[in-house]
Amino acid sequence: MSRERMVSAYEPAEVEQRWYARWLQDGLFHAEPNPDKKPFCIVLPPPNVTGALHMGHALDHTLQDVLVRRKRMQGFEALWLPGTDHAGIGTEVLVGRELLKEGIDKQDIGREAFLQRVWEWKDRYGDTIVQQMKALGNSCDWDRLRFTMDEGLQHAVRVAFVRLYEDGLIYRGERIINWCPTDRTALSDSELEHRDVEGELVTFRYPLSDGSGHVDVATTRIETMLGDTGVAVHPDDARFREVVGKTVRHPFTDADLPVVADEAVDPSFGTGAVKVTPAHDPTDFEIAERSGLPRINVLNADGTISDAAPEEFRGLDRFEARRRVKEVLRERGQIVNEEPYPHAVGHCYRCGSEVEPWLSGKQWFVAVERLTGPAKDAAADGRIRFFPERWKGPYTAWLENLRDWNISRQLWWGHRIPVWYCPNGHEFASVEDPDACVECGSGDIEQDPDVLDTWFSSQLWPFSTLGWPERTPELEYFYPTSVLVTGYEILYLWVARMIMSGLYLAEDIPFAHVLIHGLVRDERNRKMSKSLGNVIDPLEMIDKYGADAVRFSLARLAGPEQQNLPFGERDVEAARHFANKIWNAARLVLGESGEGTPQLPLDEHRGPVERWLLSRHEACRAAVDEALEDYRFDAAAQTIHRFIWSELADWGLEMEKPRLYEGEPPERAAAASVLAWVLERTLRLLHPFMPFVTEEIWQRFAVGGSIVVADWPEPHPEHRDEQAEERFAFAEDLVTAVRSFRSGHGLPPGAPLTVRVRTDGERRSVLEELNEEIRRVARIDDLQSLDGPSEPAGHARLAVRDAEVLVPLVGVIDTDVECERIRKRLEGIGADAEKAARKLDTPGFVSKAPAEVVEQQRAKLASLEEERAVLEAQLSELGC
RNA sequence: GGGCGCUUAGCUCAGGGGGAGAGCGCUUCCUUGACGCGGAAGAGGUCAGAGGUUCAAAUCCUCUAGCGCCCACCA
Repeated sequence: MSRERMVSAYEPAEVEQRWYARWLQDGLFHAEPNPDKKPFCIVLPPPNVTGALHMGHALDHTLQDVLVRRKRMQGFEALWLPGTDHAGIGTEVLVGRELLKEGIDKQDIGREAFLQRVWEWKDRYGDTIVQQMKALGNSCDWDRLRFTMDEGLQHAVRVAFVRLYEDGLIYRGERIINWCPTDRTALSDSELEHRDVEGELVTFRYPLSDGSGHVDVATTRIETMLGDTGVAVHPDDARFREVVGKTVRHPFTDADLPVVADEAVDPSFGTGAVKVTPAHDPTDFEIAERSGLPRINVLNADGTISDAAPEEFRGLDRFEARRRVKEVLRERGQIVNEEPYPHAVGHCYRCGSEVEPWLSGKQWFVAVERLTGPAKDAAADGRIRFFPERWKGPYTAWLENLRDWNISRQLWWGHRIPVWYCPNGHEFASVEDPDACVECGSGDIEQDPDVLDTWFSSQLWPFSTLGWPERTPELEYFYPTSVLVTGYEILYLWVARMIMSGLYLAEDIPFAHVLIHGLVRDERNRKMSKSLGNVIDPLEMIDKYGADAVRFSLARLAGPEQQNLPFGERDVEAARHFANKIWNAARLVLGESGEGTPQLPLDEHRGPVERWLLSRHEACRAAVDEALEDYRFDAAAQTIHRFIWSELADWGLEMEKPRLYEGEPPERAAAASVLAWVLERTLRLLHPFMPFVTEEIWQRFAVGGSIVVADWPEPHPEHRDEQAEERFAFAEDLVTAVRSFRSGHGLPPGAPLTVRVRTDGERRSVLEELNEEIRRVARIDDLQSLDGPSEPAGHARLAVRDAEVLVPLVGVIDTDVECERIRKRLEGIGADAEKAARKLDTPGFVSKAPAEVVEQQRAKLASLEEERAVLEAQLSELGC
């Protein structure tokens, strides 16, 4: 492509579409087991099928793409395996709601018809997110796109279930589970969100049946007293010694409820006695088991009061019942105390409803006892590392306190539990759909109606997507995967379970590193939410500013320590400016260097600016590599940004212009090729972050192929050149001092300026070597070094790194301004010098501090004194 | 009730024992032959507070205050 077509503003839209299509066409993202290369694999945390890309995805995907693209360039066989999740509850609720809009209740059309609707829905919207991921530039291997309900994964889920079942790690049991009355399904402990609610602690009175007194109990859910079957106290509690063994009378049913003793009761809480509602509280359930109390389930699945309760309350919603029961008890004079009581209550992570601890009948559980130990060990012995490492503690603690995992859901959309029952009471699990009972041969078998928790299939993701349970070449080659990238909100829900199941079923860790990033928030650091109206749509940002800009602005925020990532449109805008900056720097460089593969000129042909630039570029490359090894995307992005903008463009290009425009042909060629060489390598460094603009420019070097599969820049430690950097820094400081002087006096940029510098030999040679460059960027007409102690009368004196810079004053400046400037500077010098002197005087400093530090302090003091002398001479000369 | 993290420029944050930094915002100047999606020069901070360790503390330790997050079956 010729440079005539490089117009001055970079327009991403067309470029991005063109290159993405091309990359797909050339199969650059496809990975295959390859014995000649080392594997690198990331499995994408599968977004929900019904979902649309939001900022959280955009961040998550950008980080993964940066890692994958870099590894691919480093010569790894890099696989980024994409897919989507069926998201049981979320999707079922969504489709159910759509049906309701058509006036259809899912119960009326039945399971099969409903599922058909969900599949239609999935087929219609299921690839929305895939299209959006492509717009972001994600380099996934789309040939390997998976879905948690596709055939292979259905099989994997069945095999996993049956193996766990046969090993005794999956069982069916009846106990209190978390019930969402809105979604009408059980939830695991991890699917609850604890939120504080303004509750009320109500104490009410149970009279003893024999009339000899009463027992007071406190509760926040007084409606559950409808299902009370006893009262419990601590066995050692002397206050209740007399009443244990007696009964209290239920005010509505007149039933006699035993007072029992149980260790689970905390005597110091409330009255020391607790009502026992076995069907609605896990602790009460256990107390009832121990004491043989009956269970009365007073709630229906939808959260209304059931027919097991006294008639006057039946059918009331649970919250309405809470008010009614209290009212009636109050009328009867049995309320002893009411007080506000803020406390944490579990809420459904999908719909936000208050979750009820409820006895729902038999549920399926995974026994975790044998799974948690190995999962803990994997983190403890470093086979799995967390970034940041502080997540290891919470992970371990979670495993230590883990209770059995309820995996059955009372839904239709999901993996049906592969267990069948026959009329003769047999129960068996099977990978294939059976025709008859395996025990008695009865053909009259029925499958369990429930489906599995979505996370049951998700936990298999790192290996099920690679072909497990078959020992496929992919599984052998890519498993364990390299790194899992996700937000901390699913650390327990998903990450920990992948580790447990991976170790048990696939017999190895699922991934070596877990990278946990923060949450994208709005620019004021508030959560993005529809109700706040502060949601930023990544697609809108891509349309407006380009995918590169979106990616870069996100990567720039993401360090492993950040929990919150404040993000605003202005960040994307800034990133677009950056893309434009690169584009224009490239226009300059390419315009001078021509096309073709850049070749570095021999060392002796490199000028001082080129040596400086090569040295700075190597420093940048090293810093980027180091940052990315530690997943410090923020540091890596900022390093490249600073190098390109401040070093390459602001100084490098500006200082090279004399050689480029007016140099002798060999110098010109040398300058142009160093610039091209540095630019080309910098594009490769930046490519994982901004794949499109880098490809578009990189193509003009006619290296051949695509930057997607170009080599990652190799180290060139020999380019580090401290002397060149030191010399350049002097030139930089000199330029800045002169510019500042000019600006401070309001001198027009074009005003002629003569500058004389009195300094040592090394710096004099810098003045000679970079004379033209310094004059150009500082707009100096005449720049020379000064010999001997000549009379500086009539000059302004600037101190630059121990050099004395003289600028003629005559008719040039405002004396008052200059005096003020000098006075201000002298104040600063005074303060600094005093500080340095005091430090040197402090007892112990010279003897205890490292010689280097002492020397540094002395040099600083000397330099300040020198500058002070220069400025004081100036001050008296000006007569102010 | 436990645990973790944060408090540095107007905003968002980096730094991590020896000269207070970046981006954005702000002020002033500049159509210099890549870029006004640009360039240059500036203003702006007792690094939350108190104590301690040290020759030296924004940095390490202790405590205090405020904020945030995670975990938890005290009804």
